[in-house]
Amino acid sequence: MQSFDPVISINSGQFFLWEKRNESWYGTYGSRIIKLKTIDGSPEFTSFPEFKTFEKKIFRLDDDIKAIFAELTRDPLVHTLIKKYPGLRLMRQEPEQCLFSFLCASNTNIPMIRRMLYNLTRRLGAPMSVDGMEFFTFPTAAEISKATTEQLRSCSLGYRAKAIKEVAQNIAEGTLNLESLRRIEYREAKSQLLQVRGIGNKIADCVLLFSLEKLDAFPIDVWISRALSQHYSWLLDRPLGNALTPRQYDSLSERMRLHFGRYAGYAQQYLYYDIRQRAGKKW
DNA sequence: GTACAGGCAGTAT
DNA sequence: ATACTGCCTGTA
Repeated sequence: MQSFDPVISINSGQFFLWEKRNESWYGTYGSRIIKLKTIDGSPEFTSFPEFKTFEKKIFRLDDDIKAIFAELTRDPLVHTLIKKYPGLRLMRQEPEQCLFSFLCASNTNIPMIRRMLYNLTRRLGAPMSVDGMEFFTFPTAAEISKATTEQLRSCSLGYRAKAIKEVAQNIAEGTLNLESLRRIEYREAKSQLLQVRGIGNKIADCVLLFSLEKLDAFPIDVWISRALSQHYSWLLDRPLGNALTPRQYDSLSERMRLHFGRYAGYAQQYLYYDIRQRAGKKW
């Protein structure tokens, strides 16, 4: 099996805060700035402050990718997609940043999400100098909770500002403890997330999959919904409409989790990347 | 001008 | 249990 390609993974729409400067990629990962430089085709990783072998953590190189592929290739389409995009991997995000990222993602598009998050880092994050350039860390929940709704709105968050502030307060007060969700199973972790106002099915599943080790989570956004209509109509009892009601979301996500098994979320990433590629989406 | 873009909560039916 | 609605902002 071919090795992963970090550049494809960071450009696959799962991780928003990356930018290319002087032939290197720089990303905001919580309180750190991470860097990827490709030298003669082989990647070199550094982080500031140092964070030993961060690539292993972020690109999930600690996963047993052979076992994952063995499981996923039972599905013929995902099998072809794994061969078609050999460099693509699921990434592991920092939980708070991940949650705020997907809170920004409602009813908008990737360039806009990137702008919102970029503005948040510049207004509320801490500056850090790397390679003589200035970058900004991602603000903590405590910092976001202390910002006024107007400040948040001025980051182009729009109506999302209110929910984002409220979720940040929940975290700052300890009502919501993301780290504790790592240790419990998918269903229980999800039901805890759903109790927080502002977090619905889709955001909960994204946070669980991308940052809390729930590889069996299967988030369904409009793109995945399109992919399922195109390729898995045989698994659906009726055609998918424009929007899924919470209950429809739940039963569909559950069905796909059963179909793909314990690494369903990994399969979701290939479906997502493929349908966006075919739609000609760069971001 | 207006439709639409990686949702969610509140309210009405 | 489902349907409808409003919500910021920017681009096509």
